[in-house]
Amino acid sequence: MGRWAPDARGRLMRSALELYAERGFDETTALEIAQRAGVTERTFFRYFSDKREVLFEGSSELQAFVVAAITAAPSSMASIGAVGTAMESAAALLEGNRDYARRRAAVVAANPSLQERELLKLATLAGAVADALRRRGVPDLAAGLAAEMGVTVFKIGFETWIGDESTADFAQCIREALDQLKGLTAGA
Amino acid sequence: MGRWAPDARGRLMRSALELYAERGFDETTALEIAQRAGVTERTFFRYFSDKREVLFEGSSELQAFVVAAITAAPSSMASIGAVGTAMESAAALLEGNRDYARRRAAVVAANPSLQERELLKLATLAGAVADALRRRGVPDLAAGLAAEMGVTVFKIGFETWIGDESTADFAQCIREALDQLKGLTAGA
DNA sequence: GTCTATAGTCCGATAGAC
DNA sequence: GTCTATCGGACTATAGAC
Repeated sequence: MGRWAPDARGRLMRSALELYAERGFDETTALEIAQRAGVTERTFFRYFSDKREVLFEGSSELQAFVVAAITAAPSSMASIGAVGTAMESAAALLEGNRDYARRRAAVVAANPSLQERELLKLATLAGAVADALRRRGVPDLAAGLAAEMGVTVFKIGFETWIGDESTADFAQCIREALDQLKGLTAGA
Repeated sequence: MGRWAPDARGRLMRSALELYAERGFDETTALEIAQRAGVTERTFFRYFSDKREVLFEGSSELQAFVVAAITAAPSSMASIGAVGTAMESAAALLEGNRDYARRRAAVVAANPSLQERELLKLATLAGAVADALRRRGVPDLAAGLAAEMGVTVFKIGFETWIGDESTADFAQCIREALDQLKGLTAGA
């Protein structure tokens, strides 16, 4: 064992989520998070660029996974199909963590500045998805729209998945949202 | 004439946009905006809750307008139609201000924290649209999805509208985006 | 690891409008 | 007198600079 306890990053993430849940995001200082994790405030800001970012660990990995799934989809597959299956397969990454997802979602829902950060992450994901579609030859406007639809079914599927009544798995929730969306645009 | 020059709010908004464009959002202090507008820093924060909010004046009026348009739509009209026409009519509010919209969009595009705020405003709009649809009897999930689609065509239509090549008006850009979206979900 | 700028809050004071 | 808009200064925490 080294001079410092291992996994400072993980301890900071857990401490932050606990404190944000216990007393609220605004009422928690970076110093308090650091102390609970057994490091200095300065170390907190070495790992995370700001107080919000500590709740968004792993979002870039999720994005890379989605982009890879789209790139790997058969070129015969339409953009909406490629996006839908990519979102479903990404859902598998979170499947075992519904309780954590719920706790985290409650914290984010309680604070507008955390919602802002979450929305920026989703918008960044949409941008990356649109770029991946363009590399498949999908025209600009269609790529942007298909990407936004994909993120929408991911987001709304997520809300269904963590909803109290829901027993379905995350991928099923996404499929259901996409089917509903197709029905809405097809009708009339 | 009273003790103070009138329209402190308007002067603050104009000063802020100018300074953000000239030297960037992060490099502009609230004190500088206030001084250019001829008031104190304290007065800036009385009008606007933070440095970002000064760029989002009128967003609640836009939202109220969209909600009213949906509520006023004939009850026979499908949700996607009601949302589409509401977004088109809201576009008329901005139609005469394309140059201002471009300048403002350039400032927002240059700073992630301004993008975050813009995304939150759009998400709030989507929430209000979804509620308006539920009041029309649209089921929960469908209301959420239709609202997200409406905001997506508004957002992507806006990008087309302020794009360099574009000569179409805003409402046309929205209609085009919605038609494309319908085509994407219908195919296959 | 220390130092600093600045965002944003709080409290009270002041001056005019009514 | 009340109400409203501005000002002034002290204060904390974030986040970046050194």
